[in-house]
Amino acid sequence: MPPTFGNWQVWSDAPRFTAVSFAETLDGGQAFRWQRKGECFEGRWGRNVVRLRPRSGQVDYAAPTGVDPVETRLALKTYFACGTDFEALTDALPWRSDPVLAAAVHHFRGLRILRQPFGETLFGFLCSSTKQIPQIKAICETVARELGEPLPDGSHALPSWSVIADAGEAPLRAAKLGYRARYIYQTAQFLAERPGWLEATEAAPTEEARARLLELPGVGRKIADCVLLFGGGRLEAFPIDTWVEKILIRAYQLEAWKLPQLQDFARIHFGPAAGYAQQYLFAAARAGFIPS
DNA sequence: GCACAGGTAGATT
DNA sequence: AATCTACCTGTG
Repeated sequence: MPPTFGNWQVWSDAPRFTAVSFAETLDGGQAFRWQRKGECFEGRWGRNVVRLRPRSGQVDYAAPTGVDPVETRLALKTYFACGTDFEALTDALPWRSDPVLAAAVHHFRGLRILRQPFGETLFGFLCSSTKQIPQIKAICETVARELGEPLPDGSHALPSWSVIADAGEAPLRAAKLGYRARYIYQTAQFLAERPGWLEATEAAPTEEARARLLELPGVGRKIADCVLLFGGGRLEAFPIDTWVEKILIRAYQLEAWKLPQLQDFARIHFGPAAGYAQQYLFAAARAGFIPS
């Protein structure tokens, strides 16, 4: 039995993470296919499999045996949105006048927004409604194992939407998706009837892309914004879930405000990278920094 | 046993 | 146009 992964390589232009921001970026609810293995993380997206190991201000990576590490490094560059200057974006957030955001930014400095495959992001967040992150991850593993193509290390990719459309609702129910199974299957059918629709959605301006995503069964404002933010690189998209709603209401004293008003507040207060601010706040709330 | 969990859609007021 | 409620399943 040969080793599953090749040698560790230095990821020379890796983002500058702290241990905290590294773990929070991969395992903080943006993505659902990363597993912590001692000091390192093992993750999957598209056809890619990689192990990452944070080391004092840099990151090492290992590709599966038989996979060219150069190819893996290119995939990492896209996945971690290395063309985006998150340090500059952080500096431009209103932390100077916002002590709540300042505390979150201080603790999670180096946090990034991932650029995941658009279709997979849609799948992940269709699984997510009133589920906890460990359950969402377990569901993704089951669906990948049952319907997805094998990957170089013997694990499986998430299935394409056309495979889900052909497989029907039953395997989704079997994966414990519950009522979400119908939404996912209906979305798969919707996409199967419209070749190129998802790609056109990803390429559209944010408002139009959001309106298109809202046509999908099971996709409301929150899921649409998660797909735009974590899969479409739209840093202005500001998903409001139960956590973020509580933060905004409690920490910013917006007691009587409803969701559409909170959306307006976020856009105006946090600016063009509001979604990035949202991820700092979400992380801080989950870590117990912000009273909720 | 029961409330609650990264919501959404359809019914009811 | 707000505000309930059903929808599945796992966990504490």
